[in-house]
Amino acid sequence: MDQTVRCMSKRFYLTTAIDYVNGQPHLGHAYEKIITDVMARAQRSAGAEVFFLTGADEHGQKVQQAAHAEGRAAQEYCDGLAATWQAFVARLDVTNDDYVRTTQPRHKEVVQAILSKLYAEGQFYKAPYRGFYSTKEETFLTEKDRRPDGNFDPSYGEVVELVEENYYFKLKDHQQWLIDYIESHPDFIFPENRKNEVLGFLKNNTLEDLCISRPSSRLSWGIPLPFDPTYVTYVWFDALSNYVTLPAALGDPLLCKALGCGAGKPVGPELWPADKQVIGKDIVKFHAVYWPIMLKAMGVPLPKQLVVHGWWQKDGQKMSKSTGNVVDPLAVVNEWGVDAFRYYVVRELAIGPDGNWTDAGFSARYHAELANGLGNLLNRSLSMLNRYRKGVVPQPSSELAKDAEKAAAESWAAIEKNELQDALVSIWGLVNRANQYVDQTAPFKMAKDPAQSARLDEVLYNLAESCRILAVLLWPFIPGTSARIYAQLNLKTTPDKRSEAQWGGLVAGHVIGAPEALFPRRDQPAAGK
RNA sequence: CGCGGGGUGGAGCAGCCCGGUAGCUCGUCAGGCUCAUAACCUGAAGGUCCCUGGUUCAAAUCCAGGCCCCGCAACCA
Repeated sequence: MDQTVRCMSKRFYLTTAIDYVNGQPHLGHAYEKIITDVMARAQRSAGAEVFFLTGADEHGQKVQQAAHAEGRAAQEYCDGLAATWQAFVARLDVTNDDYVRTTQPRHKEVVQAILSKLYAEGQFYKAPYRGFYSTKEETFLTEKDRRPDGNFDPSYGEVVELVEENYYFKLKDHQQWLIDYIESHPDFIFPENRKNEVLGFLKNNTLEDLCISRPSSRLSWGIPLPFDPTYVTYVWFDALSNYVTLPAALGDPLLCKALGCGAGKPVGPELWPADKQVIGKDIVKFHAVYWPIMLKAMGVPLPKQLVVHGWWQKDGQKMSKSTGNVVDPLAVVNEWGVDAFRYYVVRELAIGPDGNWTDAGFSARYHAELANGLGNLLNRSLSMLNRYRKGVVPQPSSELAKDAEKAAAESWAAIEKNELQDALVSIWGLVNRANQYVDQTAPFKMAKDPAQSARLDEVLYNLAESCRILAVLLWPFIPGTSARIYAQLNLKTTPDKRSEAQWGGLVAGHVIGAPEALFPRRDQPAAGK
């Protein structure tokens, strides 16, 4: 059956990092979700079956303490936060296919299966750890926590030297293998400078084995080790696993077989290995070192690519809650619209370098590129078609077809190379070309001369069709705007298929709708001034 | 010798890996147009590409040295 065939084909699987719930959503979270969403939508638009996963990281000391401080059960506390985070993702028009939470049974079961397997295969060993422990903060302190005078800050309270037994994962054994893997898979870490950074780290340091447990006597909010219930799983081991636990829980055949966790369950979609795992530069080490070694030990292939993005600054300064130097994504979305926000963060910054958010820059791009460029093009094109032809689409003409094809080809090629910023630049090549075309052909002059009626038809067709194609090309980036363009063209379908970017989609005789400003200008003087 | 990013016309950036007319956006100035969201189009001015030295026929680009700026406790992508 068709259904079976569809289920059996490997899907394009993308992930973001999962968010630690014990914090507020900010610009960085929004950025990561949006760039991943653009990639996901672009793949779907090209006809791929996509699975896009994001989620929440809910275990750990801080959550346990915060819940306790509010006098609430940890799970109840997390449920409230997770709802906030999911609403945040939805507000950004992000099309994740599922949302994994590390407190869900489906996640925990697979984590335990992984732990059992690795334990049985001798990947873990138990060893004592000696260190300085703050009973007040309930955490071990490191040498970095010492003040210059050698003492620990009084805020840590009483500090005692403590010996604690824990389980360790043998990372060392796999160090050379990982170096070889990264060197033989040059696309594994994107962009290249991050790859070089990881290689430099691996070649100049000896990996310490990773502690993967915490005694439940001091941290209960975690996943118990299946082979020793007096411990819970270290949060990073727990969190990283999400990328495979969710597919495994859904019945991914490769993972179920490797982890031995799918017995008796129906076979689900083929997701693993992930095609792209999008993360921030701060957690490269976890994803480019610990995570590949975990997978290797599990006997599971590595993701095809880690896409590492940079951080945002605000006005050239680090964003910081304490100084109030922050950008609230929801406030911007509420004021300017979700598409203006999506557009800005993708257009302003290539994936990799750090970026700088300025309100002036945001406003400048909004007005120059969205309002005056794209919005005005649609408005003038549709206005003239309505005014001179009563909104009836003339016979097709292909004067701008090559420009449209160029924008389509270039933008797609850029997206496949993770160059989303360049894709938008290519698309704006068509916006600018079409605006120039209006000026060069001057349809508003032809309209006054009946002898040029046939030529006017051609020009009006080229403009309307260019607008339609722009809607298709922009779908991954600003889907709401794409849909509005289609609505103004009075098209009943959704511009969510790249195949619709083929020139000639508008047919003669079709009647378009009324133009309406896509992005109203905001810099007008106040009324009465 | 801690690690990393960066210093390019007024502002913000690309180019540097794979040396050879220094490109983009905004701003400024001048012209054009009037379909359109006072939007659009064309042109112009404006740069010791941080400094010094080296390699080369040729360096923003490669090499060496130096100066300056920004991140690297925590929240956190």
